[in-house]
Order: sequence, then structure tokens, then C-alpha cells
Amino acid sequence: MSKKFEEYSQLHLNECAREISEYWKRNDIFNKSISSRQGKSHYVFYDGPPSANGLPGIHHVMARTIKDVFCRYHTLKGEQVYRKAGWDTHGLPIELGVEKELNIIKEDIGKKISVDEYNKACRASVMRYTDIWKELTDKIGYWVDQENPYITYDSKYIETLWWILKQFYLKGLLYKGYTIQPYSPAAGTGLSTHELNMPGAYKEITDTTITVQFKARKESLPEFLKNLPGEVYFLAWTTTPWTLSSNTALTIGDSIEYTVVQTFNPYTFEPVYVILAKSLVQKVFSEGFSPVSNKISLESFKKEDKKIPYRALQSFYGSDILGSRYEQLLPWVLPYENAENAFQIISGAFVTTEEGTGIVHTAPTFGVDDAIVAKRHNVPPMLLWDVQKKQAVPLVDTQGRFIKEVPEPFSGRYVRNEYYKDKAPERSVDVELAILLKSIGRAFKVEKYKHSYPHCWRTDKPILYYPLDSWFIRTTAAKADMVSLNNSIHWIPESTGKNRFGHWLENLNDWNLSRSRYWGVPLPIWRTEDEQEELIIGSLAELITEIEKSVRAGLMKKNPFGAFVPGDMSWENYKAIDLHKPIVDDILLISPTGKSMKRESDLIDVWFDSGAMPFAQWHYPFENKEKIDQGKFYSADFIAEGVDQTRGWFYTLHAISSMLFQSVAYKNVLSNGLVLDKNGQKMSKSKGNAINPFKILELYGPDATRWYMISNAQPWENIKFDISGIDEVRRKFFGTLYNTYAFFALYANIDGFCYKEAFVEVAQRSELDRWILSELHQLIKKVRNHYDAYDPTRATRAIADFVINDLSNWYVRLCRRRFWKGDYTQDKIAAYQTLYDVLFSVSLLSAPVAPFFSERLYMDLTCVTEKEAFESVHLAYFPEFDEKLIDEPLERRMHIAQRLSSMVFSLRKKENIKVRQPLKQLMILASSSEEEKSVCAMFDLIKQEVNVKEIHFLTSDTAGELLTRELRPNFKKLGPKFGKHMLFVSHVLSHFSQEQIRQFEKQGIFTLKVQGSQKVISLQEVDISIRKVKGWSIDTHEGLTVALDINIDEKLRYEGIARELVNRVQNLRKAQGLEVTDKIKLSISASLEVEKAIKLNKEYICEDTLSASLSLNTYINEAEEIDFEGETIRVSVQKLAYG
RNA sequence: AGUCUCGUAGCUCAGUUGGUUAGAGCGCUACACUGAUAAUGUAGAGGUCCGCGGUUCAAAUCCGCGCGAGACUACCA
Repeated sequence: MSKKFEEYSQLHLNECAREISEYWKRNDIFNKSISSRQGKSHYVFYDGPPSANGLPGIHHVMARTIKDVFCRYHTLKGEQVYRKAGWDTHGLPIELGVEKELNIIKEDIGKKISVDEYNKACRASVMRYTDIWKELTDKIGYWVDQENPYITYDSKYIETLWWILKQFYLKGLLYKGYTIQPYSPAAGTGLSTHELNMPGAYKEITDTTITVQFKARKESLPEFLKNLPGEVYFLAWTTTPWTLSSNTALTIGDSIEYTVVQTFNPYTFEPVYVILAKSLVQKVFSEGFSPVSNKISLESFKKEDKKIPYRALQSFYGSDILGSRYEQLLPWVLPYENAENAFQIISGAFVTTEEGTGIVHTAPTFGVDDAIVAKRHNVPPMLLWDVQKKQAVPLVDTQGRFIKEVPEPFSGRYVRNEYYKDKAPERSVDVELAILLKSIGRAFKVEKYKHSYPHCWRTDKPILYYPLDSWFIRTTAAKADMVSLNNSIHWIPESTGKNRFGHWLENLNDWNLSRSRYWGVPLPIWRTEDEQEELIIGSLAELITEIEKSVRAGLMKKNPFGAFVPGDMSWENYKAIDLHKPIVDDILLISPTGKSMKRESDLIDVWFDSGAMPFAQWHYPFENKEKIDQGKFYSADFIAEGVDQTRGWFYTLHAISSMLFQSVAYKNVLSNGLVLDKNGQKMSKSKGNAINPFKILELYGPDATRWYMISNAQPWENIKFDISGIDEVRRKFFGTLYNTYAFFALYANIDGFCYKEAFVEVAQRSELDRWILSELHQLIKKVRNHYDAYDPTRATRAIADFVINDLSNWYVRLCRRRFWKGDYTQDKIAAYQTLYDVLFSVSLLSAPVAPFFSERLYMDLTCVTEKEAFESVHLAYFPEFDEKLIDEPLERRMHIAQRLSSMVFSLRKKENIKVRQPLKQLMILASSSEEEKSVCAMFDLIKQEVNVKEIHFLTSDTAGELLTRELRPNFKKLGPKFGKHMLFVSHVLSHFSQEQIRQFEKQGIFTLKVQGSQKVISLQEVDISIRKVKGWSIDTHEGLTVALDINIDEKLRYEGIARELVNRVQNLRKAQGLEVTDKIKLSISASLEVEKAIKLNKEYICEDTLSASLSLNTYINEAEEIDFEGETIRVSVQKLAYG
């Protein structure tokens, strides 16, 4: 006996996924999907490492689905797709988590808890949830190698990072410098941008602002300013007056227009000339000033006058005063270096004329932009040399107080009142300074100003921007490379790469690598105390050689890595050592001149960890050298992460790769949007709208979840996650596909179809078969293109549309009788083969997105026919597009037939005539003879579908007077021809009478006068449609018109009754649980009228209901009473024992 | 604050190089169809295509300015 197709009572996507998952595990399908492609071209994929100390969320399901879709697709295309999972194990989120758990703060590390213990706690915490992550990964069917993941804290991984850093060092890309970083004086610690971007960090505060007069050194000014008869001042505005003592430059915009204004200081009434941006004169001189136009009214000013007069003199560009000098505003101290370069006018791109004066007070020790622009112009920051600390210090200490070198009354005071722990003085430093500057005639304006300012999330006090020592990668040196390499990357969507990422690259700053934390990769640089000698370590072998030197010189007692054997690449060897703090901090090395060298205490930015994964995941170049050098696993063909990674992982991958090998790290990158809740709000635990992915998977299974996420919105757009959408996908797409299979299985099993018969040539098959195959191959082409273009959304929509509309709702519905009626003929075999082939192809097309259900479908189909040698759909090959099966005229015909049918249904509805009631004839008016011909071929189909006996054509002529035509201008064609007279032409054409239209149709052209000249309009330039036919029930749509003869004669009426009866009997059969093939004995008791209908159609009724006998008007014992055609009839269905 | 993305029916989304009656699905109402159907068909209700200007004979579509949502980057004095 041949095998049967599996039949199911119901669709259980969840159960299906569980079984398939088991099957994959049992048969090692994932590994086979890679090994079976041995020797084929590689499709290289990099998986971004998640941090395993947090629980996975629904957005991870999204991200992992996208990754999985393309890896599976390319496997199906025959490529070999390795994919290694990874874990991000270092960094601040992990440290913060541990601190919270242990209930400690950063300052406690090294005191309450040793660094060693702290790091052990981090290491333990970081892999805590790996089991849950693995479970999710399995459940959603994300195929990735979880057995051999790369883990950023592994010694091998760190060794590669050190090697890369050394390469950068040798290229001169690594340097130590100071930068301005967010700093919390109250907490005594620097803050990361991550901490700064925590919700609520930015708050509105009100500051005292001063518009300050900086007195120009006249000899340094250009001629036209030099010759002014009084003192000239630059006006600059500041929101942080306490930084004025650290001012070393003023920044202007090169191309901004400035002007010099003659006026009086509003506090001292001294006559002054002030320079500011021309467009801001009105704003700065808004209150208490009035413009005057001549010298005399200006010079006659007395301080009793209500308004201070001002007069703008000559204007000029910023570049004209570039390099001019000014007197130090608060001459308390001088910078210890290059003081001669201080106090000059420099230019910066960040200067705007939206606020202030267009001249920016620049204090390089306390502003990020200030430091950058000052450095570019070689202007020194205000730093003093501290003899005790042997280092340069700014005028404010790490507590936030002015240092002792600052004169009274400011010395020792906190720069912001918020920093006082107890009672703050009545007047803040800012206010005191404002008073001081007013008294010496250097304050031009003092105002309160409200703006948003970042606060420390721990102390809730405003942060300070403060210079801190850091190690940098000179990414700016590789900017040109990075920009041009980026142009070769295919970004999806394009705008992320071109705009967001492109602009970011254009405005690149050097990469600050330093993190003064505990749990991370230590910077492998050792330095002597005088900073004259330094050594960078690029491998463990190198480190051990250096340690041994140091031990010999007596600097260290013993080698802490004594157990390590250089050159032995085994995991055991590498597991024996730990390269984290505090162990590496205890290592002292010896410099070439015999001095002791200590490690630079910083850790490196965790983004460097993940950005180096193309190399570090393979322990390059210590192992797997050929994988990278021969380009087998580098660069990636594809990566995908959230759009928030643009400046994160996408950037660090790109930067490291560009600088190391002048190559891209990835060729195609998809940045996916966010998963929002159904109201478009971001999901967060605090809002309580976060969705537990396990719950969703439990409810709907992975396939529906994946399909919903992919098909609902394009991956790069945000998705509003609504679980009712998943349910809809399950019902509509999976439900329909399942039902189609169930239908196939039911009848294939009855007929014993198992694809043993010879392949029926497609040309020999029926119209419907050829049509669905043609549509299928159009689908294959579309789906391939969409997957290839990284647009899975369009692929899934096309598949669902095909399955629901073309396959289930049209092909199967119209073919039903072919399957359950008649003998096992060639036509029936062709139908089975067609449906089988279509379902088979659909299983493959859907496999990347719905891996479990597709597997079930594929296996249920193939295990009976044994036509495929593969154990899994994921080991098979993607369907090829076959041009020869495309029959576009047939597709058009079928489309017309569908439209016609739907029009007839509409008419029946209008006339209240059931589809079961046969009608005599249908008339069709086609707009062209070509159309007419194609409809002809569809007659049988349409007759069956809409239940009419005959179809005739109505020609324009025969229809004659019946038709009312409507003429509409074709704007696309006529628009360019008539231009602005279009409105007139449109008016004329749409007011044509029936007679005029007929004339036009006959003659083919119409002439009209436009602006005195004769213009000709042809029939091709208008659309004529038909409105109605007198005395007929008619409908018209897309140029097709149908008319339905709604007269029902007696014969038709009886036939309708018979069909109605068949339907009732079928329902009874089903209700009684009869098999489709069971034969019955049918008995009916009804009125004479119904009996007559039955008698006339007895053969038909018996055939369709599988009735061996039909008896009428007999006394029936156990019968169903049915409301039927306005009466109650009694029907009995009895199963026959044989048959 | 800047940069980028988005804004079409109650909801989720289509809408080609600009062409005059803006579509589909879900949901709602009514009726039908069905021996594969948690499916489907027909009809109805449902729109200021975010707003305002501009370009054009013609704008949901192109341009400008706003408004709103989101992301990223940030004390631009």
C-alpha cells in the first residue's frame, strides 16, 4: 500500500514548531545546511553580539528574524552560510547591573570590594541569561552557531584586540591627549554619553548670562577699525560666566557679516565701539537703546536720557578680523604653555547668528567645541602647572571649586551653587562675576536665560565639562578612506547610509578609547613615570617575553602567566590566564633604558570589542589567518541590526576595518527600525507596555510571529506591534495555506495520488492549471527579486497574496469538482500534479520567513512522493523561475474572467437572486475584439462560477440604443497638448451629448477651436465608457460591461430548487460525520412542487450527494425537519453499509 | 537645539516618471456562498492624503515653511 499524505484535524502552529524543532535537533539539520554547501561560494554573515546580562525583548525577535531570513535564503540559493553567535560581555551596563546587585557605588570598588572580586562578579553576571537567550533563539528558529560563540572576555578575543591596537599604534593612529568630557564633581567621576542619554538627564535650568566686552588690541585690528577714535570691544555672550576666567579665544564665523556699532556702555555710560554680528544688532540693542542716524545726536547723549543711542558703522566679514588680538578679560593667571597664542580671534564652523552676538567666548578647558577649535588654531587652554601633582591643571579642581591661584573672593568657591553640600552663598560665582564686570565697564548686558542642561543621574546635580586624560584613535586621519569606502556599501534603507551615517563620517572626531572603569579590555600600553618611554603589547607571546625581562631585572618577583605556553593555541592554554584588571595592573615592565613601566590604567571602549569581531571571532592573526587573508570570512556580505547601531556597531566595524585593511567590513547592511507598542509608543518596562517574547511565541508560535513582523512593515521602518495582527496572519495566511494542503491531502489520499504517474506536460493541462503555474512563476520571479533586494516585506506580501487569492480562492475553488468527481483521469492527475507542485514551491518560497511550517508542508508533501532527496526544506534549493511557463495572455484572460464573475455576483445581489439559482444567459460587451476573443476561452469557467447557462456577446451595434455612453478626457494624453487650456477642453468634452459621442466614435476625430486655432482630438485621447443598458440589469467596470438576463422560467426554477436541496443534503452528511466517500440512502418528504423539482433533477441530486437511492414521499422515521423554500420538508440520510 | 526618518479610512498598510472618482486588508452593518475553509463574495458606512504657502494646465506625489511622532547626536556661546 502506498503512503498517505498526513491529514490533520486542525492547524496547530505551535505544536508544529515544537515537532520540527525536535526534528532539526535529532537530525542535525542546521549543521547539514552548512556542510551540504561545502565548496560552494560563501555568503558571509556577522552576528552582532548582544549583552547577555539582560533579558531578550520582542525587538530581538525582530532583529533575529531578519538576520535568519537572509541566511536561510542564501542557503537555499546554494551558498554556504556560516554564522557564529557572539556575546558582548564588557562595559558599563554590566558594571551598573552588578553595582546595583551588590548595592555598591563605583567609589566602593577597591574599598568595600576588591577589584578582583568585583570583576569576578561581572564575569558571573554577564552570562547569567545565556540559557534564556539560547531558548529564545531556538524557539524563534534563529539558526546560528551557539556552540562555538565568540565571547569578548576570552583571552583569545582580547589578544586579537591587542594586536589590532598595536597595528594602529604602529601606524601612528594611537595617541594620548586630553579632552573635555562630561564630569560630575559631586560624584567625582566622569560620565559616559550613555549615562548622559538616560531619560531625565536633561533638565531646564536658569542661568545668569552676560554679554561681555572684550577689549581689542587696536594695533592688531584691520585699518578701518584701528582708526576709530575710541576703544573697540568684541561682544561675546556666555551662559557660564565662571568660565570667563579660562577664556583664551573668541570664535567667529568666517562668512558671517559683522558690524561695528558706536554706542555707550549701559552701566557706566562710557562711549564705546562694539563689534557683533550684523544680523543680531537689533536683538542685542532691543531694550533701552534707540538707533540714530548721525554723529551729532549720538554725541549729545546724556546719561539722564531714557534711551541709549546707537549707530551701526561699517560692516565686514569675520575673516577680516581673524587673528586680531584682545586684552585678557580677567588677568588672574596665564596659560603655562604658548600663552603668546592666547586671546585672539579664531574661526569655527559651529558659530551661528541665532543667539548671542555671533562671537563665541571660548574656554578650551570647559567646552567640547572650544577645545577642538582652539587646538586647530594652536590656542592654548587655560591650564596651570601643578608642581606637586606634576601635571597641568585647570582653574577648577575635580570637586568643582576654583583653585587657590584664583584671586579672592573667588578662590576656593564652587563654580555652581548646586555643588555646595550645605548652605550655598547667597550670590553664585556667576552673579558675583556679573557685578564685577558691570563695575569695570565690561558687562554690556546681564540677563537670566533658561535652557536644557545635562545632570548627573546619581547626584541629580548639573554636570561640568571637564578636561580628562584619554587615549584616542586618530580616526580623523582615516576619514577620507572611511567616506569613500562607505560609498561602496549597500545600505538598506539608502538614507541611513547616505545621510545619517554619511554626515556622521563627514563630521568625524577622534575616537576616545579610554574608559576609567574596571570590567573591560585593558589598554595594552605600559609607560614610564616620566612618560618618556612606552611600550605597546600586541600579543601574549610578546607580553610574556617582556614579563620575563622584567622578572630578570628584579622588577617583578614572578611571572603571573607562567602557566601559559606561547604558541599553544588550545583553549586549555588560553583559559589558564586572565587578562583583566587587576592582574594586568600588577605587571611592571622594564623600559629599554632600564626604567620601570606601569600600565596605563584605562580600559578600552566596549564598542571597540564588538567592532573588532570580524577578526577577533577567529583569533586572527594567531589562528585562522587564511579565513581573513583569503577573503573567505571577510568582508561580510550581510549584517543587520537596529538603526540605533548606526553610530555604534556599524560605525566601529567600519572604522576598524577601514583603518586596518582599507576595506569595508560589510557589503550589505540593513538597519531595522524599532518595535513600538500598538499605539506607537516605545516599549519600556517602566511604561509596562513591554511584551514578553516567550508569551507571544507560546500563543502564536514562531512562524506567525515572524511572518507578521516581516510582512506588516518594512524592516527599516518602525513596527507598531499588535498581537491581533499575528492572529490575523495565522488565520489568513497560514490558515488558508493549511486548508489548501488539507484539501489536497484529503482527495489525493482518496484517489491514491502519490506522483507515480508520468509528468503531464504543461501544454496538455487545462487553462486553470496553466494559469496557476504561470502565476506561480511570476511569483517566484518577484519573490527572488525582493529577497535579493533585501526587501522581505514585499516577498511575504506577494506570497500571501498568491496563496490566498490566486491559489485558494480561485484555483482551488474552481477546481474543486475536478478533485472530488469522476474517475482518476489524465485531467485529474494533472490537477493533482499542479496543486502539488504549487504547494511544494510555496513551501520553499516561504521557508526563509516561516521555517517551521514550511518544513512541515515540505515534508508532508515529499515523504509520500519521495520526489526529493533532501531531509529538510532547508537543505533543498530555491525554485527557479521558468520563463516558458509564463503565459501573460492567459493571465489577462483569467483576470477578465474574475472581474466578470465578480460583476455578475454584484448583479445577482442587486436583484436578490442566489448564486444557486441558475440563470439563462449573460451578455458581455467587450471594449475590443481582442478582449472579446480572450473572454471566449473563459466561457466554461465563467458559466460554472456564476451559474448561467449561456453567454453571448453584445456588440456596440447590436446593443445600439440600449447603451448610454460617457466620455471623459484622458488628461495624461491631452494635458501636455493643451496646457493651460486643458480646463476648457475638459469642460467641452465632458458635456458631450449622446449624439455627439456617437458622431465622435464614428468619425474617430473631433475638431475644436482653442484660442483661434483648430485642434484635433482623436479617439485615443479620450476614454468612453458605458453607463447602462435599458431594461437589463447591467454593470460596467474597467471597460467591461455585463448584462444579466434575470428571467427565471420553470425549468430553471426547478433546477435551482434541486441545487438548494443538494446543499442541504451535503450539510446533513457533514453534520452526521459521514466520510466524503460514504454512499447513502436518501429519503425526502415534501410538497408536490419540491417533489417535481427533485424528479426532474434526480440524476444530478443522486450523483452529487452519492445517493444510491432516492425515495420520495415515503414515511420516514428518523428525519430532519428543514425549512426549505418557504415550507418544512423532512429529509433522512442513511449511510449504506457497503461502498 | 541640530541631523535623519515618518505622517494616506477607526486600525495596519499600498499608491509607479505629477493626470482629475485615492485603493487593499482588518474591524463594523446587511446579505450571500461553501462536502477544504477560524476562509470567501457582494453591498453599505468610513478620507481636510498632518497644516499653510509655492511650482504646474494639473499635486497625496515636486519645492519651501510650520505642526506632530520617533531615532540619533548634543549644554552652539
